[in-house]
Amino acid sequence: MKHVAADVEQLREQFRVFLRTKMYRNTQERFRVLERVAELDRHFTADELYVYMNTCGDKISRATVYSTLDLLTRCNILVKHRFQGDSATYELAARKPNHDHLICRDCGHMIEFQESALLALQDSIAERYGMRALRHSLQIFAQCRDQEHCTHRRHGEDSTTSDD
Amino acid sequence: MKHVAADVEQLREQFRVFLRTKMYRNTQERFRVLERVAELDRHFTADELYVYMNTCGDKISRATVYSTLDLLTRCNILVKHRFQGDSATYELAARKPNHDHLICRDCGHMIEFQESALLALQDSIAERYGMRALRHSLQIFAQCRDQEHCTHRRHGEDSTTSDD
DNA sequence: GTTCTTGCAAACCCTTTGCACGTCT
DNA sequence: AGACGTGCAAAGGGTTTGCAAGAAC
Repeated sequence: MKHVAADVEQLREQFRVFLRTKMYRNTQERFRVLERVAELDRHFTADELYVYMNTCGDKISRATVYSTLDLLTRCNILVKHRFQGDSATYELAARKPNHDHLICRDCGHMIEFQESALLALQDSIAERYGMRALRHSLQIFAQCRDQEHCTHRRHGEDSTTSDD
Repeated sequence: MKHVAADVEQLREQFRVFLRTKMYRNTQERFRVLERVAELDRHFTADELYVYMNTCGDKISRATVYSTLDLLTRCNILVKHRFQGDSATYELAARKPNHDHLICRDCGHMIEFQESALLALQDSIAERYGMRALRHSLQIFAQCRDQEHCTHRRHGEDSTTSDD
């Protein structure tokens, strides 16, 4: 599932154009973050990336990681999610286009799904209010029908406090 | 748009049953929070409620506000959202059932919409993965077609850092 | 050489927690 | 009386910021 070199070069170019347009500088740190991020075929948090990079030999500060993740999100290379109550998670926008998330209320397991009908729906809803849809974020909270497969069940929780 | 007394009494009963079931106590503070919350026909944050109550003459601590909002969410009287990067917002679940949010990327204006097709869609998607849908959260990020009406435009921002 | 970026640690915001006191049962 | 809830302030976790040193232009 690793991305091939061509993809990374394309992302580098996209980032270069963005930085040039915004008059931001081409620093080694920014491109090193892009490099590592492109290797991750999954959701990750800023801190996970910080730890990962410093383990891989890329010495970099938390401040730079956060700031670069913000740049990468602003130029659409990354998508930022804010599931549950914890920290923000990021993922490559090109990883799996237009997918949404189905989350088990009991074990927290997350399934990524693609549903083409949602694109048409987001457009028609925005249209209804005189707007032009750019993107959407949908999470469906559900329960495993087969409770046996729900291994990480939480203690005696009720309806759940999890949120958008 | 204020809720009538009957609604509030129903909520009180719902809360009473929940507390009894869970062996939690019926305290004045908890019911005072419910009272105030029932007056608000909009989204609010924990801190807004804290300030509001202490302005209205209800002396109450932040800790109690947070803890009671959690109880009210757990018994489905409130729904908790986590839009953007800021703090969590709450609203009465009975206020406007099954609505989702259309958010202007430029001015942040939020439109609440109801789209019945989403219920069927959430169910069919969950079904596809052997799960039973409980609820969903959808935000559509869009742009005003008529930029004139977009009064609170942000400075030179790009694609946006806002998230789920 | 000037301006922007980095790194560090401290500050920040929202939320949770520890503890002593008060309240519910 | 005993257990639980409240209030306060302090701690906590994730993220941002101020400032001096360093890199980009």
